[in-house]
Amino acid sequence: MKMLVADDDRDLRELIGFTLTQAGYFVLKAPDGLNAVRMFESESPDLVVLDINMPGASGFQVCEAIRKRSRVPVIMLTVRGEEEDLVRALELGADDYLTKPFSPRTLLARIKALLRRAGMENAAPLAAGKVRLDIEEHTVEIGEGAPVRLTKLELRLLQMLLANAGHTVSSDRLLIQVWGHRNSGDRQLLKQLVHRLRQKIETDPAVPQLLQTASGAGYKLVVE
Amino acid sequence: MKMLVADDDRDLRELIGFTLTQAGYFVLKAPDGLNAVRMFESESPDLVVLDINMPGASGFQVCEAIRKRSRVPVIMLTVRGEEEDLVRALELGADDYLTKPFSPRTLLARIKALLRRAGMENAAPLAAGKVRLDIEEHTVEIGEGAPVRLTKLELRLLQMLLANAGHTVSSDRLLIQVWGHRNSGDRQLLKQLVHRLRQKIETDPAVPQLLQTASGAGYKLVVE
DNA sequence: CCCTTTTGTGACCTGCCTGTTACCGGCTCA
DNA sequence: TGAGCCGGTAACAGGCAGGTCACAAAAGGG
Repeated sequence: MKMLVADDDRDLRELIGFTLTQAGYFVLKAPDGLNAVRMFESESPDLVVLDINMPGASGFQVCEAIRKRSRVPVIMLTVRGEEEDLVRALELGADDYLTKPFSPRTLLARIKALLRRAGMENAAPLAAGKVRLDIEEHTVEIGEGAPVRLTKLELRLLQMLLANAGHTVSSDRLLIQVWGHRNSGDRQLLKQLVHRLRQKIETDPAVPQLLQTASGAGYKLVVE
Repeated sequence: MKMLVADDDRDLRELIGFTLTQAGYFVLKAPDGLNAVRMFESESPDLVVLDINMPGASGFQVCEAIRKRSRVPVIMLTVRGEEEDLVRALELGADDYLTKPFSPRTLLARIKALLRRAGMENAAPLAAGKVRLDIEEHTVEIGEGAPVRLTKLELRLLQMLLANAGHTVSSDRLLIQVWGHRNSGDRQLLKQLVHRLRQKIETDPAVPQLLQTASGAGYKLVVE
């Protein structure tokens, strides 16, 4: 799930970015309105968090531009007491708003509510910790590393593990998720796929840090 | 987690199957009541989704048959407006119902709620006193100690003792629970397993504090 | 159509799990 | 006192699960 955060306040942008990343979303950041519009067009995120007071193009203009081509959920950030801003934002098609200051928890709750309304909350999170998955591109980025291309099966395996990041997923479940229904005796496929994925994402594939084996149980993705 | 879906409507069956599979469950499908009962007996699933209108044996009959031997969660599917069907289903021991048509999302939500009620989603670690068992990770933590990895059999033994924490569990019951049905003369296996488990969880395996012997009766887990 | 990439299959190695045998010590009871 | 039972411990062998390699089959792209 890709989200665009547009705010000229660097600290606030990073805070929101951090919060969303931790929650498992892939985050795009824009420092002003123009970049926000540009990024929206090139990346087509699934949700937009938009500050109203921005240089370049105000949140209103950005919202308007977005609404011209998409019904993507938009949350606007306002300062307390600017009632007319609120009204205008909602008129322009924003789905929700938050008055600054707000807690990260509140933001998350609002976002989840919006996604639920839009029927999008079933999509598996695309990121956790230092692992960021781009499903359309079939790539992962680990930390600051360059994107690595994944095959269809590798992508599905990683997606599955990512959706349960930090928890062990049993081999049976993985087999079912990745290959559909399959003779559960066929562990060899999973062994191979894990091996191949490790070659791509581990710094030392012989000593896996990310994709760890839970002997007798399954595999898990370790994120901190 | 195994789930049985019984519905004569092929499309609906596949849709439900797909939804549940995507959600990470193992799905068994039955096209009619008779097969549903047969499959239930041979596979003993953890949850059953049951259409009321089915050839072979109606959902009512299937539900009745299931309830004769199990308290497994059952969700029944009805068509809107058939109030008496609903009443009858709940009387027969169904745990929840859905009126067609319904969204996959709704089905999933209901299923998760049911599993939660039945205490079957083992997300929360099973614990008693200072012993905390993580079933999906195959680990225990004793007090503040580091997690200890357990083998399949050790896990099952400890799970069994933990479920009866503070009470003695007979050797025969342990044998049956851990190994399935087995020649009850085979005490040596249990002796060995207890010994191996003690090596892992006792501070002084020679003087067991946690996993104590009830001579002539069985074993018990001591928690305060 | 050919070449590359991806996916599936068999084989081998390793270490750990598990079942088995053996032996020890304590207790009970004839 | 010695046989019989029970529980604990040690040692070992077979088997299974997981990791790796090599190669074949299938899919995909030009």
